[in-house]
Amino acid sequence: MDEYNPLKLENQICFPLYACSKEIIKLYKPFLDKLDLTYTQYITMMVLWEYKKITAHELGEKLYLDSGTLTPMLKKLEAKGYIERSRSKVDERNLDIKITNLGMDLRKKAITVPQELGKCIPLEADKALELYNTLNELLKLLKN
Amino acid sequence: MDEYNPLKLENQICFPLYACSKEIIKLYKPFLDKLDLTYTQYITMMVLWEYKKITAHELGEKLYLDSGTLTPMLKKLEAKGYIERSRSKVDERNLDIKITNLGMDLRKKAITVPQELGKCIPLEADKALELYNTLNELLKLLKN
DNA sequence: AAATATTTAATTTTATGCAATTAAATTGTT
DNA sequence: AACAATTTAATTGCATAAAATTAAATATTT
Repeated sequence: MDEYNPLKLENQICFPLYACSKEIIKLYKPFLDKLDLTYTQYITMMVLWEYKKITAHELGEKLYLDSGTLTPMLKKLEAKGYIERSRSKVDERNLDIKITNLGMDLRKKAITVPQELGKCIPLEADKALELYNTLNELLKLLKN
Repeated sequence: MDEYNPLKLENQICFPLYACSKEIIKLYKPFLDKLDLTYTQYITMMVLWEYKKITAHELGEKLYLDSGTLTPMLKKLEAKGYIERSRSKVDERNLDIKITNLGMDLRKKAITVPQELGKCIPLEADKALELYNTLNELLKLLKN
């Protein structure tokens, strides 16, 4: 019998995480194309649909992204007219991100995306919930 | 009581998948830096440590990567001396990727990585196994 | 055999994603 | 107040990542 090989791709836990993440983001593409959003722009808009106004710093914490990714992406969202970027009057180091009316309108067009994507994910409801819980637990623990 | 909001970031299943994937890849960094490998290069070497020789096409299928990512990355691994790239004599469309002795030597230095990383992932063994199984199942289903 | 279709790696374009550095603003300390 | 330390967005450099296109090789069809 072969010895256990820790360096086999199929024995890794990170690899299916990495691959599933990429494959599911690909599933979003046809739906997000209709909204002219990338996946990263979509999750950014998701935060803004909820909070309306937030600093770039807080946005980065929620999305696990740093300014190197956020700065150019937020400029693109501003160019599309979905957000406004402005220095905070309280503390000029902070960049306030505010959703526009056009940005809020986009939410109506996006409302069906989660359900449509759900149909593309071939997991039983209980398995999906279990996965959801485990990943959120893991994510919380990784933050510390 | 608030209505269920399908467009809240915290109600998505893809987001924690995406975020966990990135955070865990970051955990690899200090260990992979010692080997002068990126995460993508590491999983590529993992396939080659097992198969020794494989076509670029098969490698792409195993890693869920296409030639736009593979071509430049494989050239970097060749420049480091870990692999050799050559056209297949059977079918010149195919690019054969073969591990070098230096590439095989690297495996010895990498052997401790999975265990060291395992220590950084704060999940109980049974939870980790369950996650591993669910993700692999999902990945298999997404392939179809 | 010639023409067509398919397969595959490479290239191009666009968009992340992160580490490291920079520069400006603010806070803390003397 | 002056100086140092900290915080934050922006920039830079490097490495993916995917979609679309290209070009070469092979397979298929007529």
